[in-house]
Amino acid sequence: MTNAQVARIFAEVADILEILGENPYRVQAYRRAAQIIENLTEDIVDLARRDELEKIPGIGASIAQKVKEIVATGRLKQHEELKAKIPPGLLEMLQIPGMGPKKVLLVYKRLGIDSVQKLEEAAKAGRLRGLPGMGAKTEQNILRGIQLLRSTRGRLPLGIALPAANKIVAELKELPQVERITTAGSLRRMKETIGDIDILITSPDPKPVMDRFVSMPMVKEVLAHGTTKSSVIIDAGTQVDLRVVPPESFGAAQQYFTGSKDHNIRLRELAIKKGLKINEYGVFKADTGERLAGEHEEEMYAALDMPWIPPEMRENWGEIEAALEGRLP
DNA sequence: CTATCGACCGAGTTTA
DNA sequence: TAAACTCGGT
DNA sequence: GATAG
Ligand SMILES: [Mg+2]
Ligand SMILES: [Mg+2]
Repeated sequence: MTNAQVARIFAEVADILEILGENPYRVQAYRRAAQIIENLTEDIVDLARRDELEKIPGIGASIAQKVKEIVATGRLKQHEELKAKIPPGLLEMLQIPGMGPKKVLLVYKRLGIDSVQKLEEAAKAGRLRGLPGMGAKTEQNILRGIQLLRSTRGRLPLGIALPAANKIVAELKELPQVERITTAGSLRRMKETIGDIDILITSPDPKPVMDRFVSMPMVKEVLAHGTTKSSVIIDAGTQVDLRVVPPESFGAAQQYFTGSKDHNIRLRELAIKKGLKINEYGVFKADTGERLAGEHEEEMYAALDMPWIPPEMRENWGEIEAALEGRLP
């Protein structure tokens, strides 16, 4: 039994509980446990044998017990029972971009839709509109989401993603409205594989930048097109996200958009404890709103009394503690 | 034991 | 138009 | 379901 297999079981438990409308915090607990287990450097089977599971933050008595059950039997009774409660098609429907747990549950309960195919038929027939919160636009979006699910690919090796990202950067650089441009996300963190390409631009005039971005020749599909944030799918099914911020927020946006998500949350938690607030526009005093940093990434960390942390280390694997103690390698 | 629950925000849609 | 809701992003 | 207080 591998860590990935155990993680997958808990992730699925989370998905099913969510569709069933369970307590969101319980759902999150399973989801977090799945993520923790997936990222463990140590073998979960060994940890279970040594009875050290509960030492891991986020793993409590209940999940530790379930891990032991999985390790011992290869399955989790709760998981099997939950799977029996809902048609397997609902989990597939959850994979459709734009379909979250609410909509999945809604169409299932009200129309008995329990597969992607049935969902497609219903949307085409216009039977979804009229459901609370769903109109004609939502039907169209669902149909598009289904096509997307069939064409979008998974994570991309860094070696493939880098040249693709550089090509986009080169194209957008031509625009006079573009001041600074850089990659962000897992690409900037130099992960072995990346889930999407994230690009950050500073511009005093974002509209033409966004317009050009969503109309690049390689763009196959426009997922979102706003004034500060847009997302597209390019050639072979890779998602590209673009964020445009004012020049004075470059550092803050770079920090935010580089992540990781966990790293960001830890930083923001820390900020709260210091009476501060962090977002992609800067570091602010929580009470007065006074802006303390934002133009440079280094000053974002400095505002929290930390040295700048290299992107490759920003995974919330202890780098924040290390930075605070001045023990960064 | 029990209240609380990771931080913050943009886009899109529906509803009031 | 604004608020509420859902979804998705780090 | 986990955990801080
Ligand atoms: Mg990304
Ligand atoms: Mg992204």
